[in-house]
Amino acid sequence: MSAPSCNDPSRDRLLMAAVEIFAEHGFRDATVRDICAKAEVNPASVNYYFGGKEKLYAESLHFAFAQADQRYPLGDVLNSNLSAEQCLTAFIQQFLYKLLDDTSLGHHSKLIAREITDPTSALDGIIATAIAPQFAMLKEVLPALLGSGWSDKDIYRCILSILGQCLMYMHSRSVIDRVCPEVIATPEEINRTSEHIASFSLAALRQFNQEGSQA
Amino acid sequence: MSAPSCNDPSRDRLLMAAVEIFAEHGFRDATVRDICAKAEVNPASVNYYFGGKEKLYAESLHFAFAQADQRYPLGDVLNSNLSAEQCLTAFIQQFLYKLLDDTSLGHHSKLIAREITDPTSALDGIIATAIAPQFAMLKEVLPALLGSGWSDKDIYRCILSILGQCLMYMHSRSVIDRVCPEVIATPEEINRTSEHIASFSLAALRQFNQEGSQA
Amino acid sequence: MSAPSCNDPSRDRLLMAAVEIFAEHGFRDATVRDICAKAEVNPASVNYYFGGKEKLYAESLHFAFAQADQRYPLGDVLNSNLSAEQCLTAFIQQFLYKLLDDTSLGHHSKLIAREITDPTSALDGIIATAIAPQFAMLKEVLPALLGSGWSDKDIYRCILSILGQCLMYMHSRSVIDRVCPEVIATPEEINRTSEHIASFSLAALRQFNQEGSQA
Amino acid sequence: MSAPSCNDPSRDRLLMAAVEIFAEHGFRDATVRDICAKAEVNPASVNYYFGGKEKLYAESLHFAFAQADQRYPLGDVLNSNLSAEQCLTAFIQQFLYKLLDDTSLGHHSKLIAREITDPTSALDGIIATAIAPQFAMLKEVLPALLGSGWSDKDIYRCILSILGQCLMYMHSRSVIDRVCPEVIATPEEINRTSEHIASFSLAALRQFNQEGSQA
DNA sequence: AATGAATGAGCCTTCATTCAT
DNA sequence: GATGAATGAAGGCTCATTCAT
Repeated sequence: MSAPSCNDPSRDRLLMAAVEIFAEHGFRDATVRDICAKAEVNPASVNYYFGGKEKLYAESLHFAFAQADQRYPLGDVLNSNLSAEQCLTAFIQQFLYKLLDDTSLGHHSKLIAREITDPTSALDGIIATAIAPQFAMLKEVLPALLGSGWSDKDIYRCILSILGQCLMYMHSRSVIDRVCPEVIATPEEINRTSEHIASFSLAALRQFNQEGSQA
Repeated sequence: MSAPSCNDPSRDRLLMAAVEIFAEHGFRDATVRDICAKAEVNPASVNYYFGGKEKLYAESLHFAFAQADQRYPLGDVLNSNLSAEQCLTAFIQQFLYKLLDDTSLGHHSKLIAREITDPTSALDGIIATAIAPQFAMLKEVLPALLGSGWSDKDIYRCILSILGQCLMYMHSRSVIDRVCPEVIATPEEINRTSEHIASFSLAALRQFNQEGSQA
Repeated sequence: MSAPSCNDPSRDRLLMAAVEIFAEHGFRDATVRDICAKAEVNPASVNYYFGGKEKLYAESLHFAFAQADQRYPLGDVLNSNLSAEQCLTAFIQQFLYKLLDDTSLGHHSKLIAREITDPTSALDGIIATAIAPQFAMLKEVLPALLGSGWSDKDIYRCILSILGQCLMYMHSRSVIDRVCPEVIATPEEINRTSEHIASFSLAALRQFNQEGSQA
Repeated sequence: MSAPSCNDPSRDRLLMAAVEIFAEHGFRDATVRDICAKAEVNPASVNYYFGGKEKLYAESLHFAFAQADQRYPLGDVLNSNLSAEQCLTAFIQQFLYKLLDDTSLGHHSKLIAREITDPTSALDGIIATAIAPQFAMLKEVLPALLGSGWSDKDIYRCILSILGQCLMYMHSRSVIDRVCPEVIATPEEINRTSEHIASFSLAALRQFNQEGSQA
């Protein structure tokens, strides 16, 4: 499990090619031949550098997450002096960009969507390093919006409501493309989408705050 | 494309085995031999009854949706004399049951999640017969909750917010199981979840209604 | 080994379909399903009536030869009061018609060509009943044209020279169609072809007769 | 389409085994497994070296023709200072050797006979490289023997008469073996056969020349 | 007698992996 | 260290055949 970007150019090319091919075809349908062809390396390189297709897949997953986190770091949201509402709004926007930005990050979101839908042993590592921190952050921010008296389970459900709205655009993009393609067609639409999700969620949270916990 | 439950016992066993194996391993990783072994039929039966692995997969998908629709019919929600709020609440509950009820429906939700994440040519048929009607129904119900002045695109986003919260529990179950398993562990928890999503969504919609369209 | 045309209509249809399909695709590439479909009978009929694909093939071969001999009987040539030259000319014409007449006999010639190129156990029977008599007839006619002093082997070579010219148009039709299609294109061309072969052969035999045996 | 005899021993063994097995069983009945077993290579080698059974078959055909042309080159007949009669005689002998020499060329003649009787897409290539040149050569030689006044079609028929006599011994060998095996039994007999065909053909052509064109 | 459903052996091909260089 | 040739296991599918009716 070496660093995503070491000094070996062949290894790096292999990794980037793997992210793309795995994202496009899935783990099983992707062939090491195709990956090596795209990376312009020998077909035996996968075993040489990574020790097998599966290992390469796990590394690709970490590489994709690391790339995404580097481009859209969570710290930007946390380290700023924002109100809770602004913080949540900023998080949603950044999270959505991370999920939907296909241009600068390659098709990493498809890769992640696949892994979540059809987890491998690599998922645990991904959750620990990339997903759990996001949950933790929201778990810190939400009480300020919800007021007191809410159980952890209540807060988790709210987190899932927020994340679910965002992930909808990634996991179910195939359905959206077919049923209402206008909401996802252009990259600029991402901003509108994040505004909607922020408004929707803040509206709900505010009302929850006023009504108080029903538990 | 015969009826999901015809009089042919071998065909039916094959279909049910296929739903299970495809759900567990995905289309590519599932082998015809395994499916036939589970159904206790001849390895050539898949070609005999369905004309190939791909055709069997498409039928399995339709079968899974048909089974779910039969157990939790959409008509129950529409044909009743309910207020818009009650109608949405009922829809959410039923939709969630349809997605999460693994006890009486087998592992069909994994099958559906896979197909949406990694669509095949069968998705179009599924959308037309099973998904589009649900969108249409929500598109009729929401205006009563949102008030006037909202564009179709606004309404679609609200629909996606609602469905996204529900689908979160299906698509990202692997993450939920690891990060906050308590919200999904027991079947009875499904009711609590649906209540949460209904409350969350209705709260947001009410506030949208009060604030009016910002377009 | 029943008569080619017995009273069972299913059996007859099967036989005729088999001749056509076997002729078109060869023994191995022809499927019993296709044959049964063309004959509009049950797929199990081949085994029921003939006891297997191979047996059906053997019967088809006999059927095709019988059909050809019925349409162009050898007796017509022998029983007439013709000179040796006229007899040979008539034989060549009839033989060529038998080989090339695809219209009234179905594609039986292709079937025969295949069997000769790639003999099965059925060939011995075919030779005994259909081919040997033709050799015998020529063996009787040729001495009148060649004069005396020729060994059996010499006569056989002349027979083979005559038959070879005729069979060229059957066995190598694929080549003729590509290299010089004009000599085989129309049915009327068959007459010209038979005239050529008769002239060519008689010219050679006459000269052989003048020169005498060189053995 | 690499050279018939390159430096790869496995590839060459595979090709020679393929010629033999395809000749013996035909394209469809020959199994890749059998070919690989005979060549003592891995069952996957056919796809590795040739890209599939069909491609291997096409290469085998070219290989067989190339082998035959190398052993009995057409150039030997053309480049020599022979009279037209000697030229035709030499051609017939060489052609016949090419067709019947099973001792030094393997069973390639059966392979060729099959392909001509039951052509695949490979035939066009074979005709262009191996068969058309022979036609062209005869088309140049025959006018010197026939005299003037003959149409192309007349000349083609004479060519077919000559080739037909030769090919008889290849295509119909199964019949000859059963009806008059003495004319083909021994390799030395090939010389006698070629002398017969040359005599027969030259006699006919001479007479045609004297009589003149009847067109 | 005659059928239609069902079978199982076998084929070609793909692909991740390894081994000698 | 890194490669390219070669492997063998396994998968989907076809098809002649059989069995219960």
